[in-house]
Amino acid sequence: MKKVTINSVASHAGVSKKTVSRVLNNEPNVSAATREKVLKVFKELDYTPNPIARGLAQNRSFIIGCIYDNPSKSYITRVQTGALAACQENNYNLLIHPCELRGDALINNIDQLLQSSRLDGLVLTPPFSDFAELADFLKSKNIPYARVASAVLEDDSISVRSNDEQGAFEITEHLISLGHTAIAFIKGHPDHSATEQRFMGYRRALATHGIEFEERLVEEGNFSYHSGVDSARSILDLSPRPTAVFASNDYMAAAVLKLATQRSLKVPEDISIAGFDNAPIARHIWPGLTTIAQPVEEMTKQAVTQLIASIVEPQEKPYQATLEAKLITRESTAAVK
Amino acid sequence: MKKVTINSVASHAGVSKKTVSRVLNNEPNVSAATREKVLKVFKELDYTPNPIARGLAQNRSFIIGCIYDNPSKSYITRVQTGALAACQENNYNLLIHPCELRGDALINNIDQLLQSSRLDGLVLTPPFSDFAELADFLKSKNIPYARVASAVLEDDSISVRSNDEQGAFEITEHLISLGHTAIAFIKGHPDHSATEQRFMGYRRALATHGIEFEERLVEEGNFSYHSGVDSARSILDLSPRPTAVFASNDYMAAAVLKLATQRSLKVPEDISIAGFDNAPIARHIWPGLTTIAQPVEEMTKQAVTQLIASIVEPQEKPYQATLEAKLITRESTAAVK
DNA sequence: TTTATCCATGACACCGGTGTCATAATGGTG
DNA sequence: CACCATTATGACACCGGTGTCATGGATAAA
Repeated sequence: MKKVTINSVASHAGVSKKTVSRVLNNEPNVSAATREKVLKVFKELDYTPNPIARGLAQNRSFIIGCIYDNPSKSYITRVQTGALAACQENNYNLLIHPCELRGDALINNIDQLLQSSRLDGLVLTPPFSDFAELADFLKSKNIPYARVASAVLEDDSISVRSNDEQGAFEITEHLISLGHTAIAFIKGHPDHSATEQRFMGYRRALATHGIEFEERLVEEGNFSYHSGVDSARSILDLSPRPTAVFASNDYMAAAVLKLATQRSLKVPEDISIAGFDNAPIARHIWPGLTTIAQPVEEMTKQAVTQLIASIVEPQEKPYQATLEAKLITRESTAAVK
Repeated sequence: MKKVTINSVASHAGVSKKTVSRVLNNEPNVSAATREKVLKVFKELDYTPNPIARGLAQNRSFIIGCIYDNPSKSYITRVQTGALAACQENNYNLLIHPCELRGDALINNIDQLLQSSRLDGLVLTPPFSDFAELADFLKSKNIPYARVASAVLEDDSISVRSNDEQGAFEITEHLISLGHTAIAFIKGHPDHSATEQRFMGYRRALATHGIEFEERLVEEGNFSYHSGVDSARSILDLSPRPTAVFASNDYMAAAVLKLATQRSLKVPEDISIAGFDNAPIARHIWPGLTTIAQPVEEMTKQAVTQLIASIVEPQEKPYQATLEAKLITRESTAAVK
């Protein structure tokens, strides 16, 4: 079985390879009859253009890279799902590149990646979507990129986010509406802009309802389950103990739940727990976690779609959007006793 | 800033591009002096070969595809981690391709994928690693592939697995040693060969210890959390109720735990629960799940390493290995009352 | 010293597409 | 009908590497 190339198609159709190329790319200036003839040969020979050859000629790879460093694996999975959906629609492929570096080492690593793969563009996910120096580097190299879930708005690039501040506000308000006033808060990783956003939403809700903010109720986490365990320990040791805990993501909330249960506290009777993200674990545990559902897949899909569009033809104004987050109430929150 | 290509290197070094190519690929028949000179120019010009051009010339893409359809996202994450490790060591990239199809549609989909990406090889993960027709198709197309975690041994291809049967045997024996004799079992997805393996291990342990196998204690699951909920319902409704449940993976075990807790059963006092895989959720919930740790990352890393080796130069005998699974005891299992 | 062998190197085609430009055919206008 | 603009098409170079083969000089064997 011989390989079917543009040359074999051309000779079968009795036209030049350039004409075949024109049909392939829907270029104008091909007569209807010729186009018809070539399309017929495509079918007969079951021809698919070689993306590598095309890439060489156009200096493109048809590959998008996805950069991440996130302790929440389920978040990454959702990011991938969204990115893949956009890629598949546009005949692009997705290359995944986990990366734990920061500063110069990060820049060098990404540089290396770009050298070795000739990626057409990058999707930056938190925390990389918030790094100005990385954005500057990519700009200097002229590599298109899109940022997902970043609160940094100054950078004039494609960006799709959800409203973390508002989500945090709503879930805090939900707790307040249940009568809670002593609401502990676990922060996320300081590198992520969402961390500050969620904290601000929490504080705004307290302020709106005339509840005094207390520093002692705030713990530093980093989005990992493990950090949640440490924070939970501190919080459950407080006296008086808060009646509710709002953790900046579901993994840390799950850690609070585990520790509380270990200590024979009943959730939500003795203490209410709220998370953020609506990760699978939020519904895999008992009681299920009240949380904020973020459209991670949709955010990423939009970001990648726009990224590819901007590769095909540079946009005048980069797409920027903020999607809605939504409160999901489950069994882990209840009225204060 | 001009692009640095093999031509600019050649003219700077005063040699032909072919000689540069020789140096690049560590080919013999280059004098030490020439090699030195070319290497120096590499440094000066900061040259990196263009993988696309190289791919065109050698009809290679330097990309491995990873095919999966698994309800367990954490399993996929681990597979990716292992595959990425192997790829990075060999300057390959990883393309991820989730796929929910079966039969002819599956074959067509993979065919399409191969047409459009010219992948150098595929890693098949469960359940695809068990599909003979897919393996046959890839053989006919002459596409190298490696299988991860498949119990199918007939196929003469690269395969790295862990001993599911033995793992299931050990964890069942662990329950028996705690005094349990009425041990319910939740099966996995029938498409996965691991499903049958784990079931066999369970039965072998019962037989070894003279415990009669009871059909009524077996439920059909499919590895998803949701299916675990359904199976758990049936099991907890049994009367007399079994004193232990062994679920074929941790997600289903977590579902049993959730339902049992909802029904105010105490785990492990009222009922012991065991899982399989050592997924993150096994330690994120309370009580932590007794389970079998499989070296998923390592399996995949070995598989991909061998796959790449076989692409570089065809092997006489495909690598096949079986790695050890290990019992992890946590709080979800205890002696029968 | 002559001949055969080996080594280092380069010229050139090739991989499978796309971009540029020339050219022939077609159509519209004065 | 002559002239110019437009459309359809192809020839050919090019993208940046690798494979094949020829060549000339160095080395070994006769």
